[in-house]
Amino acid sequence: MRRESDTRTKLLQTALQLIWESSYGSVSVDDICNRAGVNKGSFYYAFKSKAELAVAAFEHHWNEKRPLYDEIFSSQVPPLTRLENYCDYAVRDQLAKYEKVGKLCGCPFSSIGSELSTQDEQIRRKAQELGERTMKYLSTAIRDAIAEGSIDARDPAELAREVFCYAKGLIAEAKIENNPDILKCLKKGVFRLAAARSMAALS
Amino acid sequence: MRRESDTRTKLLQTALQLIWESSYGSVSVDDICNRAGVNKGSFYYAFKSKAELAVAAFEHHWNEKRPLYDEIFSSQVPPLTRLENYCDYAVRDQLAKYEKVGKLCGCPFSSIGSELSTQDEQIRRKAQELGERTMKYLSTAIRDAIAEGSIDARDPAELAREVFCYAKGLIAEAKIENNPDILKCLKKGVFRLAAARSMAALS
DNA sequence: GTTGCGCTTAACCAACCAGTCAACTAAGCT
DNA sequence: AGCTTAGTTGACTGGTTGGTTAAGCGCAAC
Repeated sequence: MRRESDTRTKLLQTALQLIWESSYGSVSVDDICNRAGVNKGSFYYAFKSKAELAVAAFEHHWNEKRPLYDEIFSSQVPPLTRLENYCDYAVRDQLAKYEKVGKLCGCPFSSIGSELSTQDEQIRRKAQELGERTMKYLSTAIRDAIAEGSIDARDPAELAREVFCYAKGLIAEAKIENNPDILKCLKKGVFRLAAARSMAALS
Repeated sequence: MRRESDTRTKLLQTALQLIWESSYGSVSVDDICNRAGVNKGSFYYAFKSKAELAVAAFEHHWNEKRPLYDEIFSSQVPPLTRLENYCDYAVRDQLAKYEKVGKLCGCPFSSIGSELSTQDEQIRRKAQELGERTMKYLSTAIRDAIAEGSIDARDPAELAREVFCYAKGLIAEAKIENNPDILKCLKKGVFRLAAARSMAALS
C-alpha cells in the first residue's frame, strides 16, 4: 500500500452523508464519486457494489460513534442518567444535522433500513445488527436500573426493544413532519415507557 | 368519458402494492405500467408524474381503509377496546401481507415517508397528513379513556403521538428484522405507554 | 534502473430511467 | 352520418444508471 488509501474513507463518509440527507435510491454512485472527488474506477476498486458501500458506511459510522456510546452507557453512570443522556444525545444529533442541512434527516440506520430491508438482504442484516447493538446498551442500562430499584420491569430486553422502537419511531415522525419540536417528547416518552420511579418528573 | 376509466384505479393499486413490497426508488414507472397492464402514455395521461401517482396512491389507500378505521374507533366502542382493536388490526394487516409476499413489508405510509420526506415535499406533506389523521383517532380514544378514568394523562394529543410513534417504530423494526414475532409486543407497549389502569394486564 | 504492484484514471457500455408525443380509437352528442 | 373529445397506444428521447476495462502512474524492493 503506497498510501493507506483515504479514498475508501472519503467514500464511506460521503456516502453516509448523501444517503442520510436524501435516500439510498436517490443517490447515485456518480453523485458519491463526484462529491468525494474520487473516480468511478477507484470506487469499484474499493467496493464491490453500491450496496456493499452502504453496508460498509453503516459499519464505519457505527464505529465512529462507538466511543461516545460507550461513554454514555458506561457503568460508571447511574442507569437512568444513561437513558437520559442517550435521549439528549439523539436529540442534539438530530438538531445539529437539522441546522447544517436545513432538513430533519432522521436516523440514517433506520431510514435506510426502512427503505431497503425488503430489497437487499445484505443491508437488512446490517441494519438489524446495528439495532441489536443499540438495544444491548439499553438492555444493560435497564437491567441495572431494575437492580437499583429505579425501574420496575420483568423483561429488560423487551423493554429495551420498546424504548428503542419508540425512539426510532419518534425520530422518523420528526423527519416526516420535518419538525424539530417533536423531538422534545423523546425523553418524556422513554421515561413513561420505562415507568421510572424517579427522574420521570424531571424530564 | 367512454369508460369510467379503471386505468387510474389499477395504477393506484398496483403502485401502492409494488412500492409497499419494495420501495419508491426501486419501482419504475415501467414496472407499475407493466404490472397494471397499462401503457406508459395512459400513465402520463392519468398522472402528471411518478411522485403525483405516489401521493394519489397514498390517499386512495387511506380512503379504502377509512371505513374500517371509523369502525375501530367508533364512539360505540369502549376507548381502551378501540386501542386494542387498532393494535390487533395493525398486526393482522402485517401478518396477512407477510404471508402473501413472504416478507414483512411494514407500514407503507411510514416507509415511503421515511424514504422520501427529505426529497419530495409533496410526498412528505401527504405522509404527514395521513399520520395526523391517525393521531386524531388515537387522540379521541385517549380523551374518552381519560374521561371514563381508565387512563391517566394530561395531554391526550401528546400521548396519542407517543403511541403512534411507538407503533410505527415497532412495525418498522419488525420490517428491518423481517420477524413477525416482534409485532407481538405492540399491544403491550401501547398499553404500557398509556399506563392504562385496567386491561393492561390482559394484553 | 527496472520490475512488481497498489492504486488511479477516464473512456466506455448496455440497460434503464422519467417523461413526451403524434397518431389512433371509440363512445357520446347533434 | 359526422363531429367532438376523452382516453389509448407504443415508439421515441435524452439523460442517467450501476458497473467494466485497459492503460497508466508512482512508490518500494531488488
